[in-house]
Amino acid sequence: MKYSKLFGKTSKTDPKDEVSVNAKLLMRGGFIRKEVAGVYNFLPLGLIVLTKIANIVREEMNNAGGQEILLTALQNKSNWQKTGRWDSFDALFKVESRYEAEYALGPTHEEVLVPLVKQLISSYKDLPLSLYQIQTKFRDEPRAKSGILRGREFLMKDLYSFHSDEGDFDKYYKVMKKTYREVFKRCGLDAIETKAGGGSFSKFSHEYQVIAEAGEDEIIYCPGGDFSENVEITEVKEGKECDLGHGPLKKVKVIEVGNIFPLKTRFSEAFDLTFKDKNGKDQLVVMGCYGIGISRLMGTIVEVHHDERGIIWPESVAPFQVHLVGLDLENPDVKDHAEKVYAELQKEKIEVLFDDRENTSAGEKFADCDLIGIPYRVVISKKTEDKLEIKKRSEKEIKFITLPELIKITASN
RNA sequence: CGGAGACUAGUUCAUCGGUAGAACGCUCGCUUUGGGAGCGAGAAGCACGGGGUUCAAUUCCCCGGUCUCCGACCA
Repeated sequence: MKYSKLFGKTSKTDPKDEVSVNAKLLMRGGFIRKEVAGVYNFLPLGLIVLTKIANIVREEMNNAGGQEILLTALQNKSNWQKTGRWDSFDALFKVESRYEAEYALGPTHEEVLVPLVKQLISSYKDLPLSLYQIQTKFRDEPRAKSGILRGREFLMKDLYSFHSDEGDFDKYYKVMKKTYREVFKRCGLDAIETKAGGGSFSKFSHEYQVIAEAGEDEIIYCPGGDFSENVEITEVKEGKECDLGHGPLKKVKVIEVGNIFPLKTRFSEAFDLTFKDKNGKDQLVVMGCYGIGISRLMGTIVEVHHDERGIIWPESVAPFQVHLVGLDLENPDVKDHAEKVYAELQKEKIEVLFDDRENTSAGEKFADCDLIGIPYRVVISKKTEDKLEIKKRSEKEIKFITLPELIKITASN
């Protein structure tokens, strides 16, 4: 990608009114633009990052046996009435058609998926079953806030599992715990598995919490990693000594990036989702639900990985691996060299953003590198001659290397 | 849904009763080139909408809208 053609501009000034780091940096860097409160457009850079995160999630869900589907955003009112949530789900968007039909705008998909599954499974042989989607969700939040951390429209992965009994569910719940830990690790986040309340469905759930000032939740946890509970439910106090000798428990603000919980038979009952067991008897299906806010995850990564100059993307989700900066491009030899390196990197399938702007100062280009946050900055100028100057976004050190060396360093990602 | 603040050029802001100004960005020319460069010229605004008060309203008052923040809420 050539910077001169990229749709989206960087900005020197912070957007008015925005306070959250993710909103400021993502807007200034040309990743997103706000449409209305809590609703954002994704520009090319932003969509690349969002897609990379979604693909990590997708891979891990597939590894855990999930099958990807795509459910509807416009949903059947009568199914929401059947579960009682047409009236009780506060954040439910309701839309009316010209013909006076009413629909729910999907905030979650039990009401769509359970009736669908009912049509297609009937035997214990069909279970267990694990289905997921990555889709835009709508929630009529009383207050959208903190950039893309809490929006009214957001991208979410929701997986639903279906089991013949509690024991089978428990086994899968453990698989998903491991899967979730892997997802967040791959996204460069240290997510703390936290015990939380189960809402109206069950006694407990597990949340994946990332320590950050911008967080809305609070947890009490052991830095040694063997205990964490949401303050909403915990009976343990901050400062209590960890039973395993890891020192005092801490209370911190956190962002909830994922949540897994047992649904038991709450929705199976509502829609009479049953299967025939080995004895030919009808049994209710036991369900679990597992969510990850993809766009919130993107915002969380920015909240955690940035400095005063801009974003520092983990390599796994960075929009490009290499930010190739051409200086002195008015000089034909330098320009020729830069274009060749750009072509060569593309040939090697290394993701590269080439700042090919002429008559733009070095300072402006470097400032853009720091703001956008691509892992490797590679400079070609009349000073670098036939070498390449490389600097990692996360480090200060500058090195001079050759093109084959650059390819070797970046191709492994 | 309560409370507070804001709304003027693409963006960030100034003007605070007398029909609008800067910086950045953008266009053109020249000059520059290692941390958001310099000079010159130019384009760009129904001052969120609607009512009042006034000879005169972007400015004061009222109603509405939108955005942000603080709370409440968050299956």
